[in-house]
Amino acid sequence: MNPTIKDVAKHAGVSTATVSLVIHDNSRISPETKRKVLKSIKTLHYLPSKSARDLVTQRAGNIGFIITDDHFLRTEPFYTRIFLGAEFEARDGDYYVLLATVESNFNEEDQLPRFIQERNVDGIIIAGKVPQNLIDRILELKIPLAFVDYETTNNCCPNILIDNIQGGILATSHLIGLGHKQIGFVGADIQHPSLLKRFTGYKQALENAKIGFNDKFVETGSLYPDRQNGYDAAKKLIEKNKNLTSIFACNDAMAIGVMHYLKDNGFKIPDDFSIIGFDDVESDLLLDPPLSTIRVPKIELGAESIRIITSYLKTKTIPKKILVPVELIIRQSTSAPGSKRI
Amino acid sequence: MNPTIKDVAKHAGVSTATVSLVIHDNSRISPETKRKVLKSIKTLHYLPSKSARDLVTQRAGNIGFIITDDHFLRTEPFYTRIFLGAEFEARDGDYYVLLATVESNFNEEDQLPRFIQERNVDGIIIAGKVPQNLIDRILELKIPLAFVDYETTNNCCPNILIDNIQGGILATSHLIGLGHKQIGFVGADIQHPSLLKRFTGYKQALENAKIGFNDKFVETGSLYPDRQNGYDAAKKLIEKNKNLTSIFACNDAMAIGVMHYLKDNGFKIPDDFSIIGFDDVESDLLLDPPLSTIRVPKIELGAESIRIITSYLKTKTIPKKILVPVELIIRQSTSAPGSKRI
DNA sequence: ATGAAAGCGCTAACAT
DNA sequence: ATGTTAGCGCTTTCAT
Repeated sequence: MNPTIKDVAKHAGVSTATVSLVIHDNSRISPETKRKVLKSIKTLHYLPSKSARDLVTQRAGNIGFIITDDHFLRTEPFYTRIFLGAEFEARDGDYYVLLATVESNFNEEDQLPRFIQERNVDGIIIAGKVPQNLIDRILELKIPLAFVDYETTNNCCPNILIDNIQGGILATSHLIGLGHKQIGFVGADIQHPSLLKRFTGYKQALENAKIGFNDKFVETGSLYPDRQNGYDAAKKLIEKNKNLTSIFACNDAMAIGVMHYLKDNGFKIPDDFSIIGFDDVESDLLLDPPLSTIRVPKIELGAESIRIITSYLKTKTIPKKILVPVELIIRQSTSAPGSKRI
Repeated sequence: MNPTIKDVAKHAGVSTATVSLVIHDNSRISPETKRKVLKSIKTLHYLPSKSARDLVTQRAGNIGFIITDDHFLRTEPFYTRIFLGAEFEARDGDYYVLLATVESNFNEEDQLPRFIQERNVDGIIIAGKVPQNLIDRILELKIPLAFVDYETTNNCCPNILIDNIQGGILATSHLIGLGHKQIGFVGADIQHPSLLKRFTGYKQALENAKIGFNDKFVETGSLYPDRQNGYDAAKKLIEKNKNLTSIFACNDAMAIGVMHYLKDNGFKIPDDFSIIGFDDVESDLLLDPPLSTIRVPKIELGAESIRIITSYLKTKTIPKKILVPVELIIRQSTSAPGSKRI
C-alpha cells in the first residue's frame, strides 16, 4: 500500500491539514514546517491519491475528447494528431484526456460516451463535425464544451479553428502568382463550414487579383471530400472547361483524386496542370509528384483546445473563436502554366 | 449536483447499503426491493460516482497505454489503431484507457508517465518497442503489465503478438507460388524481434519450397524500417543481384521505398519485378500499383491486449503469449516473374 | 433480507 | 501558524 497523507503527517509530526496545505503551497505555512513536511513526503515517496482528491474536490481530472469513428479511423493522421496535441498539453494542465468515438450517425437512442454518463470529465472537446443531437444532449447536461476544427453556429462554446479563409487565399494566390488565371475549385459538402471558408478564400484571392470568378470552374456537388469524389469532380470540371490550367482542391484527399484523374488522362503534373490541396497529411509525400498544400498545425490545434477548455474551467471565461494560422507548403505539383497543352 | 446514493436510498425508502447491493446485483436482495430501488435509480437518473467508488475500492479504473512518440506519430496509422482497439474493448470492461507517449530515448532521469506517478492506472499496456529501463522501472513498481507488438525476453508479462513467422511464410510462399525463385529480403533493426521473425518466416518458406537460402539476397543493415532505408536496401540488393525478380520487405514503409527505387530505375511493377510488404497500412491503396502485403489486425491486437490485462486483474493468471493471426492480401504489386527483364 | 456504521484519503471551514 | 473535524459518495462488515 502506498503511504497516505496520515503517514506523512505522523512522520513529520504535524496534522494532515498542514500536509495538505504544504502540498498546495499555501502561504500561511512557516518555511520551517514546510521544509519538514516536504522532506517526509520525499522519504516516504508520498503521492496524493487522485480518487480521494477528486472525490472531495468534486472534479474528475479528465477532459473528454469526442470524435466520430470514421474521422479517427481516417487513413490520414489528421485528427489523431489533434488528439495527440491535446494529450501533450493536458499533461501539463493536470488533466487526462479520455477518448471516445461515436458513430457518425449517432442518434437519440444511442448511449452517450461512458465518461459523460459517469460524470467522469470536467469538460469536453469535440473534434470535427458530429451530429447536432449529440451536441444538444451534452449542452443539456451543462458540461463545458469546446469545438476544435468544427465551427458551430450557436455561439455557446469556444471554437478552435483553422484559418480556412486565409488558407484558401494562400493556396489560390500561390497559383495566381505562378501565372494561372484559369483556376478550378474542387470541394464537397458545402454545408461544412470549414470547406465553405476555403471556398471563400478562393473567391477572395481571385477578387484580390482582379480575376473574374467563374462558377463553371467550381465543382462542389459531392457529399464527402474524399479521393473518389475528387476524381469525379476533376473529370466533370476538366471536361467542361478545356482551358483550365490548375485546381485548388478543398483538401488533400480530393487533390489526390484529382491527380489520379489527371494521370489517367495523360496530363503531366505540374507541366500541363497544377494542383494544390489543403491539410498537409503526411501521405502527400508518397505522391508523385509531391503535393503542394496548405499545412494545418494539427498538434497545435489540439493543444490550443486543451488550453481553452482548462482556462475556462479555471476562470469561467470563454473566448469565442480562436483562429490557428496555416502555412503554404510548396512542393512539386504546382508550377507556372506550361505551354504543352493543346 | 447529481443525485447520490443517499438520494436513491431515501427515495426508495431503504438504506444506502441496500442500494449498493442492488447496484452490484447481489443475490441476497429480495426481488421486491430490488425492483423498487431500480425504479428510484431510474427516476432520479442516478449514476454512481466514479471517484467515490474508486476511492473505496482502491482501484483506478484506468489502463495506461504507453508508446514512444515516434511510433505514434509514424506515418502509418498502425499504433493508432491498436490504441483505438484497446479503447473500444476497454469500454465494455469498465476501464478507461489513458495514453502516454514517451520519447524513444527515454532514460533514467526522465519522469515516468503521470498516470504511473499518480497511481492512476490498474495496469499498463506497452505497445511496440520501448527502452528497457522504462520497462524495468514499471516492473519495480509491481504494476501489472502487458506488451502488444513487442516481444520481451524475460517472460514476466503476457505478450500479444502478431504471428510474424506465419506472415513471413505467407508472403514468401506467395511469391514462390507465383513462380519466383530469386526472392530478396529487405529488413532493418535485426534486434527487433518482430522483424527477425518475419525473416525467419522468409527462410522457412524457402526451405519448405526447397529453394536454397542465399544471404546475398538479404539486406538488413539499416536501423529503422522506413521508406528511405527501403530505397537504399533495394539499391544495394538489386545492384549486386541482377537476377532478382522479387522482394519481400519486412514492412510496408520499406516496401514503398523499394517501389520508388524500382520506378526510378525503370522497372515495371509487377511485370519486371514483384514486391510484397507487411502491415497493410491504408496508405498502400494510394500506391501505384497497390501493394500486396500481409494484413495485421490492428484493432484486434489492441482489443486483445485489454482483454488480457483486465482478465489478469480479475484472475491474476497470465497467459504467456498470444499470437494474433495475419492474412495475405494480394493486390497488384506481385505477379508471375515476367519475361521482360534483360 | 436489510440496516447501521466505519472508513477509503483527502480538503477546507473553523478553531485555537 | 497549525490543528480539529466534518464531510465528499461509496462499499462492506457486522448486527439485527
